[in-house]
Amino acid sequence: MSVRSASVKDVAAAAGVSLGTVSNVLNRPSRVSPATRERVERVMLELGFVRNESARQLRAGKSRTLAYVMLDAGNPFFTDVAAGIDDAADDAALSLFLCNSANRADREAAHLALLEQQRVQGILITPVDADAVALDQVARRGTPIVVVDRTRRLEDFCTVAVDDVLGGRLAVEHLVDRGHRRVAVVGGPTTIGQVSDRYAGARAAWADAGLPAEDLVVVATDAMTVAEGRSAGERLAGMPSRRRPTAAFCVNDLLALGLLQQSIGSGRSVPGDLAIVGYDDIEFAAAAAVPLTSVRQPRHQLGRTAAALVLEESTDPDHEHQQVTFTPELVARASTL
Amino acid sequence: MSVRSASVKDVAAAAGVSLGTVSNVLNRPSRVSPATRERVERVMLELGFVRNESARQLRAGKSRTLAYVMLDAGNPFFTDVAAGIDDAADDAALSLFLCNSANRADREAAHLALLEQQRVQGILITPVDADAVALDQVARRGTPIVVVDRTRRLEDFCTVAVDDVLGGRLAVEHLVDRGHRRVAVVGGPTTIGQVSDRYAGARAAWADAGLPAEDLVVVATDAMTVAEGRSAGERLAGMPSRRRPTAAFCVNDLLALGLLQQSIGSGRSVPGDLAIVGYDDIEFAAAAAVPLTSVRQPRHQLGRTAAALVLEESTDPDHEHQQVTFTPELVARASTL
DNA sequence: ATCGCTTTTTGAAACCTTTCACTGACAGGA
DNA sequence: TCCTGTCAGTGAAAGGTTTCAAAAAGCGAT
Repeated sequence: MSVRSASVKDVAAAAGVSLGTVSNVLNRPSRVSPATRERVERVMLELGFVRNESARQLRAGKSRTLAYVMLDAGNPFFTDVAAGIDDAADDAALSLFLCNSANRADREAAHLALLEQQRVQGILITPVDADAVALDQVARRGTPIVVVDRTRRLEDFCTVAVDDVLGGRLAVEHLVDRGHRRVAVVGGPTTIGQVSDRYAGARAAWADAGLPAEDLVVVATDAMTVAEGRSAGERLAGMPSRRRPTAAFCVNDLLALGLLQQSIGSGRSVPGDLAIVGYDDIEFAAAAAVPLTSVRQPRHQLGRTAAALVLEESTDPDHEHQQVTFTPELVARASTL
Repeated sequence: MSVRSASVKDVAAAAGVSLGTVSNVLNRPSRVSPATRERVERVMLELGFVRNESARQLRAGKSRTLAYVMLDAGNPFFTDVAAGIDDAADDAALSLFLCNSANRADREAAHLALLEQQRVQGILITPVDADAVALDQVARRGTPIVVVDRTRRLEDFCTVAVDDVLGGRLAVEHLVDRGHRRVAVVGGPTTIGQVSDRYAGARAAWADAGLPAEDLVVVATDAMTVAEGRSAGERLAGMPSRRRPTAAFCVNDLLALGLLQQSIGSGRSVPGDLAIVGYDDIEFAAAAAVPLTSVRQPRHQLGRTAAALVLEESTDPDHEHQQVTFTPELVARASTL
C-alpha cells in the first residue's frame, strides 16, 4: 500500500537515532549496542523498510551479483552448467542472474550492456560468437568475464572448456571398436568452434584406425536441435544401402535424439541398423527409449569452476587469466551395444 | 584498464559542455543540437563511458528490468514459459533476469528479497509454496507480482494458469475412449496444487464414464522427475497382471518419459502393453522414441500473458487483479494409439 | 573530580545520475 | 525597434545509502 517505501532516514527518525546508526545496524551490527540495535530492527519491521540496492551500490561501489549469459536456456546442457554456477554463487553468498541470449548476437549484446551498467561483480558467458569484440571491451573496462564452454584464441580471458577434440576422438574410437567401418558425423554449423573441434577429433581417430577418409561421412546440419536431427535421419535413410553408414556420431544429444526418433519411427532398429553416439549426456539421453551412448562433459563442474574463476578475478588484484580444460568421458549405453 | 569508469562529469568536462547536456544526449537526444550531440557521443566512446545504472535508477526511480523466479530451471516446461516472458519483455524494451529457486523455499526467499531491493519493475514467479506469506508482503510494499502456473486462493495477485482439472479430464477421457478400463494415475506429491487438480479432473472423468473408482489406481511419486517415473514403472510392473493397469496418466512429461523408458527397457510394448499419457508436451515428448501423447499447455502464451499483466500492473494506477486461465489441449501421439 | 581508555553514536560528505526551472541567443512579426 | 516564441544549453537540487573522522558517553582507576 505504502506508495513509497521507507528510507533509512525514516527509520532513523522513528527510532530516534542518527542515519549512521541505522546503517551500522545494517552493515556492522556488532558496533551497535544490543538495545539500540533491537529497537532499530523493530522499527524497520514496522515500517516495512527495504534497503534500496541502487543507493547501496552507488555508494559502496560493489554489487553482490553474478550473471550468466547463456546461449540457449532450452538446452539442458546449459541449465546444468547454470546449476553448477549457482552452487558456487550460493557458497559465496552471491546471487546469480541468468540471461538467455537464445543464440542471438543482438540479445547477447543488450544483456552485456545492461549487466555492465549494473556493475555486476562478474559475468560468465557462453558467447554466440567467441570472437565478438564487445566482450573485449567490457573486460577491458574492468568487469571480470569468464568464457564458458568456448575457447578463445586470445588469452585475455579466463576460459573453462572441455577438450572437444578428445571428445570427438572418444566417440569415433568407440564406434570403430564396435566394428563400424562406415560412420556418419552429424552436426553443424562448423563455424561453431565446438563443432569443428569434435569433427577434428573424429577425423583424427578415424585416420589413426587406418580407415579411408571417405568412409567418414559428414552430414551437415543448420543447427543443433531435435528437428535437425530428424532431418539428418531422413537424409541418412535416403542413401543407397551400400554407402549408408552403420553408425552416427552426433555432435550433441538433441541431434542424437532427433536422429534416434526418426530412425525408430521409420522402422530401423537402434543399434541394429544404426548405432548412435551423442554428446553432452543430458538427462534425457539416458532416459531415451533406447538409452543413448554419449560423451559426457562435467557440466556441473564446468559451472562451478567458471564461477570460482570469476570470483577470483574480481577479488584478487594480481589475478592471472587461466584456461581450464576438462576431460570428457564416454558413457556407453544401449544405442551402441 | 581504467580503474574507475568515466562518469557524466568526466564526459561533460572533456566535451566542454554541462552535465545536463550530457544527460540530455543520453535521455532526450532530440533536445540537443546535432553538433554537440555528436561531439558528446564521440567523447563517450573515447572515454569508455558506461552509464551507472544504480545512479540512474536511484534518481529516476524506475528500473528497466523484469524478473522471473522459476521453480526448476531444468524442466523444459519452465524454460519455455520463460521464453514467452522474454518475448514480451523484449517488445517492451525491458530486460529479463531469470532466477532459479530449484524447488527450495530458502532460495526463493533470497531471490525475492534481492529483487525487491533492486526495485525491479515487476516479478513473475512460480512459487514453491503458493501460499507463502513472503509473496504477500512484497506485493503489499508495492512490487507488482504475477503468479505463474499456480492458482492462489486469495485474489490479491494477478494469476496466469492453465485449467488443470480440465487437463486431467482430457487425459483420462482420451484413455477411456481408447477402451482402457483400468488406468494408473502417476504423480505427486499431492501437496502441489497442480497435481491434485489433475487428479481431480481424472477422477471426475472416470466417474462420468461410469467406471468404478477402484479401477483408477493412484501411483504416488515423491517428485516429478524422470527417475521417479522409472520407479513408478517398476511398481506397475510388479502388480499382478489381472490388477495391472493397461494405461497410465502421468501428471508431467518427465514422469511419463521415465515410465516409457522403464516399460520399453523391461520388454513391455508401448502402447500395446501400456498406453501412456503425459502432461506439458515438452519438446522431448514428441521426440521420444515412442512419441508421447500429452496434454499441451500453452506455455509460451502463459509467459507472454504473465508479462503483459505485470507490465499493466506496474504502469496502470487503477489496475485490477485478474485471474487468467488457459485451456489445455490433448495432443494424441503413438503412445496411446 | 579527573584522567585515559573503550565503546557507541553522530553528522556531513560522497557516490552518479536525472530533472527542472532558468538564461541566452536568435528569428520572425508587428 | 520591441515583443514573442523557440531552441540550446546550464546549474543546482535531489534521490538513499555508506563511510569516516570526530564527538559523546561510559567506565574503571587514580
